Amino acid sequence: MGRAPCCDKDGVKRGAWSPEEDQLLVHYINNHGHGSWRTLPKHAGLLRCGKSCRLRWINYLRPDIKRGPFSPEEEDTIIQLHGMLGNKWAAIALKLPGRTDNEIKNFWNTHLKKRLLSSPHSSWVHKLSSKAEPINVKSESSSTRHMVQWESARVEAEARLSMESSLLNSSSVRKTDDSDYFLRLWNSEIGESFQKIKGKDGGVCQSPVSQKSTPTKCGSSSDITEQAKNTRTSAFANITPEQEDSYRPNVDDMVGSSDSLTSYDLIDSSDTALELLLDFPDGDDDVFQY
DNA sequence: AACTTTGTCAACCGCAGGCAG
DNA sequence: CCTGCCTGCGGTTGACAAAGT
Repeated sequence: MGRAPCCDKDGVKRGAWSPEEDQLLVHYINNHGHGSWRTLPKHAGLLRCGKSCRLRWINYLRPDIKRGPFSPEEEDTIIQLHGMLGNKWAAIALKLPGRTDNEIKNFWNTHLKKRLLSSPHSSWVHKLSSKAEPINVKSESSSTRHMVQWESARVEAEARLSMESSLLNSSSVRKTDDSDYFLRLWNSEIGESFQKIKGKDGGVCQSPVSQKSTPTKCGSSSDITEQAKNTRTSAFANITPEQEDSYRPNVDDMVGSSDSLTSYDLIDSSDTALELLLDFPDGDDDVFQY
């Protein structure tokens, strides 16, 4: 069958973008939108491939890009989400408005990963995060399965955060109580949202993914969404309502789950946790009923 | 001052999935 | 259902800068 190359490599400029190219791209997208990335370079008068234009726009030229170093809160969020999702940079980026997947990926690889690997428990982390761990939850009910999956992801996150905590303490970068560090994180943002759900009357909500196809909204979901949004410090402070809309479903994503389970069956916590977050059980499961 | 090593990050590459015809 | 195209994602590379010798 064969695949057409994304662009003709001959006559296509590569490497760093010049200010003039940036200007052309921004000007074109501001006036016309990006439309088809493949045809954009031609229309914009750029000697670049569409893929390169898309990357440049998404990672650098987009108006809502947040510049500057990552805040401690953002670091916490990245560590927390990476613990649950693994290398799902795009998914993690959705929780960090203004940050790109590329930026987060770079930050993880150059900063956070090193910190974790320098921990004496690194081998343990590696084992925990290994994708080779089998999933053995087939026989469980749907709700139990989700709970087991979630708990496993949570345990992994706890392990990572635990080490992060001790490392930070030892290096005096941040003053954090060892035993409280995970709880502090867990009690903030996402964790807080979970707690609020737990405190609710056991209403179950349709997954945000499902909501895409069926616009019917679950009332409690909206409430939870609002609560979850309120827990975010300044995440939505400097973005437009449109941009916020694009992130909102992901806030919903984060709140539909549970905690407190004692089964520590190991699973592939990256993919399954993502699934869990993005497609939490609908009315069949009573996971929120305690 | 010159050279080497290390760190950072923008950009590229290839693959997978979604979608339209 | 099949095929081909397009987009998005994650891993990797390479250029540049900073730090070290």
